Amino acid sequence: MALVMMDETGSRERILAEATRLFARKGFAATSVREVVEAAGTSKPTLYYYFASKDGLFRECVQANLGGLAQLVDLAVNGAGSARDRLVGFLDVYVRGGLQNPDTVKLLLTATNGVDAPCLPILETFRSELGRLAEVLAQGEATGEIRPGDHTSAVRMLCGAADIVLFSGLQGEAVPDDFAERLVDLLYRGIAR
Amino acid sequence: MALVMMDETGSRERILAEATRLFARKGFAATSVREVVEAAGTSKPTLYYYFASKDGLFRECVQANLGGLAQLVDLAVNGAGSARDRLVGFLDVYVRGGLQNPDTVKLLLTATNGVDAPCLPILETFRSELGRLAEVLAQGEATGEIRPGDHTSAVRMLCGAADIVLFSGLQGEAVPDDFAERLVDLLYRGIAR
Amino acid sequence: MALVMMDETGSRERILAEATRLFARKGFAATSVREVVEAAGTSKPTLYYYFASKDGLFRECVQANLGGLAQLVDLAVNGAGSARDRLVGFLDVYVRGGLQNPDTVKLLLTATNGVDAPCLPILETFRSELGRLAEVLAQGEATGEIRPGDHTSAVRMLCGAADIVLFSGLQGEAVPDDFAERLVDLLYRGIAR
Amino acid sequence: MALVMMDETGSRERILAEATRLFARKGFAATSVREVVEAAGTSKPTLYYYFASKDGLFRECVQANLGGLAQLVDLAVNGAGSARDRLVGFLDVYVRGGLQNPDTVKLLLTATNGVDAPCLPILETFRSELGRLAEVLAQGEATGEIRPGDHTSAVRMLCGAADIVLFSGLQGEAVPDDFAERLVDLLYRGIAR
DNA sequence: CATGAATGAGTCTTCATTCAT
DNA sequence: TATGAATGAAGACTCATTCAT
Repeated sequence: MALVMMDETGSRERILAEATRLFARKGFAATSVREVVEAAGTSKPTLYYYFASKDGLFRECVQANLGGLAQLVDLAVNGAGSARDRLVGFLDVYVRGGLQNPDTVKLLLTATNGVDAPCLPILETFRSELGRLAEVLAQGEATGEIRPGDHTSAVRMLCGAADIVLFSGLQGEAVPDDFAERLVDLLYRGIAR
Repeated sequence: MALVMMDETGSRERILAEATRLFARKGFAATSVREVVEAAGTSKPTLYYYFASKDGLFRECVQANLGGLAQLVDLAVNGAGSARDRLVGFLDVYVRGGLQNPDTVKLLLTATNGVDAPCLPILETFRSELGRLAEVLAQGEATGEIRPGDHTSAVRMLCGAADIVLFSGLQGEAVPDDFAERLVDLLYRGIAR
Repeated sequence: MALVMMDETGSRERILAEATRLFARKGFAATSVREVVEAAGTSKPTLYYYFASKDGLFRECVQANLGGLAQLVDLAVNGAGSARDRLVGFLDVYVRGGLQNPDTVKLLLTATNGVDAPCLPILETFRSELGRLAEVLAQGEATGEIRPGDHTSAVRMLCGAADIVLFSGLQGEAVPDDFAERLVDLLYRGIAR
Repeated sequence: MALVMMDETGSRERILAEATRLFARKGFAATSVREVVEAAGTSKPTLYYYFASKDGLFRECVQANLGGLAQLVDLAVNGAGSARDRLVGFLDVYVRGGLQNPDTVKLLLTATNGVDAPCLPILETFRSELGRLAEVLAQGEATGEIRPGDHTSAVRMLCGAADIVLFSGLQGEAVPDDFAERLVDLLYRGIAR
């Protein structure tokens, strides 16, 4: 009542953290609320005090892990420097951020697929955020750095490749330091002789 | 009567078909064997007569839907024509085949993620099959069609973009007739002015 | 209301009581948890709230019915009076106690056989407890009441006969008031002319 | 049709043998007909061709293992020699025969308890057979070898002790060569100084 | 004699959720 | 806030048994 509660060790926070971890690793349907409360060291009624239902808990987990992408895209769209540099920077942070937060990645992947898990309008959010990268290309076109063309397809190639790099990295494959530069370079120069 | 039974409406086949459909749409954990047998018009003991367990059923579903990719890649690697044409052909069949078999796509996606669903060595198969497309680029390099470079990254850009096109298509977005040509063209020419 | 709950009609107690009764009469494997909870007027989740599994429930039933024997043997070993009187007293209480608690007898018999029912280290406990009766004979030998000899075999004859009397009694056969005296008398005097 | 079938490897015989083994080791309720037919290398319809039901199969198993006791008692009652020698001989064969056929012992024990397993009138048969040993004592009384007395109790002491020796032996405890002589000697002479 | 295929009812166990305290 | 206790429904899986061949 008196102070803002920022207690990271509160029951609610522990539940959210453990739920995120479990939903990410086992999926939504395969994770039971019993597992969650045991991992969080609480009881079921406490969980239901803070969250309306298992579905609601999942939604909040997703929401809490959805913050980073928009900022990342903003940075690329509004940042300084050439389009090329900003694309490289975006890919680099996107992939390395994902590698450092594997649970977030898996959770959002699960939520995006919509095959397991309650249906959320995450995919649209996700797609449209990534789609905004086309603005970077448009800016590059405006400055003469990039020739006119199908920016949407270009963004898809970059992001699709980045996803593959990210998932491979999560599976243990090494991610070269300059992977982002190489991808963007390839996109810029093309492969034709 | 006494001949080989090719009855596609046998219990086993119906179970496999309905299980594939349900696993694809709801995920592994969220699909109950009761749902499967009710959809297949059989009983649980019959399911367990043909399949060792729910896990085993899932595995067989995946196996049965895994056939196409290898052939597709073979066609691209061993086919006639320029590297460019073969890449375009591959992407076209890959995406349009996926659009016509949404359940297969979702099932394999689920199996590949491994977050829901029993852990299968599908991802490696999948990745290595797609990786073989690099051979097409190598052939193009040999014929002078393509300049030397990082073929693996190029393949990832193509396949990553194709996946995005495919999933967007499955979500209802229109897939242009010439999407494959445009993607490959972009990859060949690059976006740099 | 706020005091210590000694409610013998609590769910846990009712489950234990009914489980003991059913396990004793039908055996472990032939008794279903559904039967137990229906007899106890509860639900299956409640049973699993208090007991880890059907096995665990059985174990607790056995444990709860295992109390009496040790005290009985203690009484015989440490009691006052001649060895003969103490043997007679033991046999009498052993058999009549069993006749008044048929479920306990059958449950422990089942647990002891180990053919049905989860394997418990009850048999050893049981055997070694009864074996302690040899001390009574040794005391009798020390006082000159009993001649030196094979006390273990003597105990086995007494207990074996008592078991037969007990099971016959449970089957409906009458148990004479002086059966214990007669058995011990026979053991003391022998049958030889 | 032509010859008497004594084929010990026929399906029926294999089923009986494996069923006896399994019923003896796991109990009636805990043994499934699937286990039986798999152990016997047959199929369920074959089992039901030969036996009316699981109950019937159990009954036949018991019947097939019930042969020896009557003959054993006959031998003791009608045999030559002193009562003492015949009692010793009976106990010896009873226990050693049991030690060599542990499955038979456990099966009959299960059937006798009637707690698991369908209810059979085996116990009465068993008891009355053993009860006939009292005749041996009566003969001994007639020849002056044994003094008049409670022969039934004497028989119970012998058989009860023998059962304990037998079960201890099945549990791994050594059975001395002269256990029978010692038991009978104890019964004859008594333990009193 | 033997079998592949099938089943209704049942097994043990756990689910997400809620109540009184 | 938090909890011990409770529940209806459902989970995966197996039971004894049977039928057409």
